[in-house]
Amino acid sequence: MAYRETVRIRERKAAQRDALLQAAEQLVRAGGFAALAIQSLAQRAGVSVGTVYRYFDNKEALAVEVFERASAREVAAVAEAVAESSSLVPRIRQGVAVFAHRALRAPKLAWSLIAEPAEPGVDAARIEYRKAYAAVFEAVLAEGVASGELPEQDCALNAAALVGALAEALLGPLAADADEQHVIQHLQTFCLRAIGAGSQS
Amino acid sequence: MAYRETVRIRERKAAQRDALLQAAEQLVRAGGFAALAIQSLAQRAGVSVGTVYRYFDNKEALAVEVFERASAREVAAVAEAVAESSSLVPRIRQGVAVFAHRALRAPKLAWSLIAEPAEPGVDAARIEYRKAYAAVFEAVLAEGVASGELPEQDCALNAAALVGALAEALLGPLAADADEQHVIQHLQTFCLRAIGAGSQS
DNA sequence: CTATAGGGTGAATCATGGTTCACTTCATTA
DNA sequence: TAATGAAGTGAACCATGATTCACCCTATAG
Repeated sequence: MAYRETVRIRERKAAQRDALLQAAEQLVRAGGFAALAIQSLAQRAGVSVGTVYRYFDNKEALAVEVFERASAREVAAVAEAVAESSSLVPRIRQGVAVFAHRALRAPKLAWSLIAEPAEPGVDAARIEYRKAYAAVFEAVLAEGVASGELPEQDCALNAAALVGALAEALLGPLAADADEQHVIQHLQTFCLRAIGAGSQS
Repeated sequence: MAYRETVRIRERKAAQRDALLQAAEQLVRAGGFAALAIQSLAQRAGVSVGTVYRYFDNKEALAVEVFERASAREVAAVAEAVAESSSLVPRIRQGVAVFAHRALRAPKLAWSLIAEPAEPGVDAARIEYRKAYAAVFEAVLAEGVASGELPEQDCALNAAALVGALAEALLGPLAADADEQHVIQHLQTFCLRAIGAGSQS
């Protein structure tokens, strides 16, 4: 034989794949998954349509990978924020603040991750994503209940409700204008009250 | 001339139009707006594709009308429930209960109304719908704040958060199984606490 | 009975966007 | 340099689903 994959090539391929994923995410950030068309992606990445298919089996596989990359980053950010402190109230405050901050910075992306329907594979990934998000809050709630800081409650249900409240308040039709600090403060209060930690600072 | 629209015909047309809208809503109830295809609609209504276009300019106009009919009914139901009582806590309880009950009865429809993206026209209508929903709650909150039953708060923001919490808890990936009474009870508590009416029964 | 306005039809057409594949170009090694 | 395996290309193809339109059929009024 007279050819074998060399390191240089392998690296170039990895870089190309990464560039495609990044370009795809930019498209999603700008217009949601609806804006993720193979043609647009190819154009933005400066390659041909066929090349995209050399790196991804089909559009769904690509979309799923874009989704998972982005959502992993988001959940990690919130989980990290929640882990920063060890007492209940600041943990919730931090979690809310980070969630809100990131959602307001990249609303289209946040909406795409949390709400926009897409290929079945992406929708499946979204379910995992939401569960992961809710799980972060649920863990905090469960600890609070166990320690007696919070009243008895259905932690899973309330965690989901918290995520929904944040999503709607931040991404819904009524979000738009308001000042970030104002929104964050009020949402923190809302969430703390909702779980029964309202009177504690 | 030798022809003019007669009453009988006018009525038949109105009935046909209505039948089409009903058939369309059934499709949406079963599979969301994604399942609302002209061919399927024509088949279900027992007419030809062309006939659909005799009654609606295009798919978007049809979809918007389906949306508005259904959403008006939903908002009216909740608004009515909220109006039944005159004191704060039962109003919220009623609103939550009716919202939850209806959402659990027809989850696909509820999801389509609140979250599923569709044609731009439908999305615009959805914004109005969500605002209308939030407005129902916002009015109750504002009264509560005015009467001193509730602490100061950003009523618009909190109303949106309430709608989001309900939607996510009821329609999100974590909803599924739980018993309706259980869910309603916990959501009532969650919502009342969130707005600062937690200690009142 | 006849002319006519308009409802009803559905195969053909159009639009969009994913997917393929025969071909070209590039990198590697004998 | 020649042979080879793989990356890159993009026009052609295909699937889906909205929309059109030339043609019927029916109800009405003279």
